[in-house]
Amino acid sequence: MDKRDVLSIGEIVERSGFAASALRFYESEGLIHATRSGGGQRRFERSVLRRLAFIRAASNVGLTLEEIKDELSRLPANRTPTKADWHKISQHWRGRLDEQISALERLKSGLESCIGCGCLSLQRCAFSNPGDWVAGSEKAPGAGLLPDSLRKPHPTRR
Amino acid sequence: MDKRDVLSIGEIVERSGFAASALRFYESEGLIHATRSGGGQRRFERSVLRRLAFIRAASNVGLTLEEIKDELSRLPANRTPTKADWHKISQHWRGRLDEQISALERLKSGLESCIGCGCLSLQRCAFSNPGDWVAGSEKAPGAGLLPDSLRKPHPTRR
DNA sequence: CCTTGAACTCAAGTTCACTTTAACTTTAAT
DNA sequence: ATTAAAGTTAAAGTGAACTTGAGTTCAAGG
Repeated sequence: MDKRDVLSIGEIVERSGFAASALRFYESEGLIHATRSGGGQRRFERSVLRRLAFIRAASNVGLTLEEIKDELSRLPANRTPTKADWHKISQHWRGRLDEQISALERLKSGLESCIGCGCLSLQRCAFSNPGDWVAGSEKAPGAGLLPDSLRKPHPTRR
Repeated sequence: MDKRDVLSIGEIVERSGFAASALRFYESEGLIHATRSGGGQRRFERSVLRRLAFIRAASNVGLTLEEIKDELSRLPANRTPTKADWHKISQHWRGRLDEQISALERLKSGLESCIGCGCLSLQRCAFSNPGDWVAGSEKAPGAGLLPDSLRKPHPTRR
């Protein structure tokens, strides 16, 4: 009944900090949804602000838009998401966060014992040896050190 | 005097895990150096393995190749780098690591208090509000939450 | 000598996450 | 009614970090 429960793109820009172009892009990619005014302009529900907050946070943690889209697709399409809905989703990528933190901590202690000592050996140093590509062995000895999200970060800085 | 102190690109591929194309790219960008055989094939010194280890580690931490190149340019051009040389360099981007870790930890605690509660408010939630773009205020209240390196990660995954 | 596999070059292509541009149209305020 | 600000589209552009492709040459073994 409140007449201000739809927002123009400009208002979303203001409140979310995303550029209008990014919002249009997200809509085209299906990450957010908009209805249209008589003249064809986008009208957003307030709930997209929460989605956008999630998008920002998730992308800060290193998820790709594809992944974020997958996560968001778990939200109910018809009803407004509840706390519980969001909670469930955030649980899902929380592991990622923990992974990243501990990966960085391993990196840090590796830094102390390894770069610190000047060795930085490719064959033996777990720190610079995060993958499964180590010479001569099928399964790398130091494998799994870094989660994929850290093995290769992703796109353009703005 | 050891006759095996130069390595072919294939040997470097094996020992470093980088694709040959990446190695050629890095050479063209000046991140690593190679001499040439009589027939024009690349011959790498063993020390490039260490450089490559550094490149991988640094890029895992989110440095761009440009930045990595800058760091590497601090290494002595003429003599083989010593422990001390590497140590000095690693010090320089260690702060980055600490920054990233604490940013992720702030994110995590934000996650607990904020997504956990279902609010995820764009205006008030420091977690999803890492920037300086908050509506209505010149200087954001929750500014500086994330270092640039986490605000926007960078390029293509492989 | 001949073959095979590894390496070469150079331009063009790819992916991601957007942004920019150009040419209009809609909306809101005066 | 006018007009400036805000919005629209499709398509092209950007930058980082590589990869791919096509066609050629090198190096080592038989």
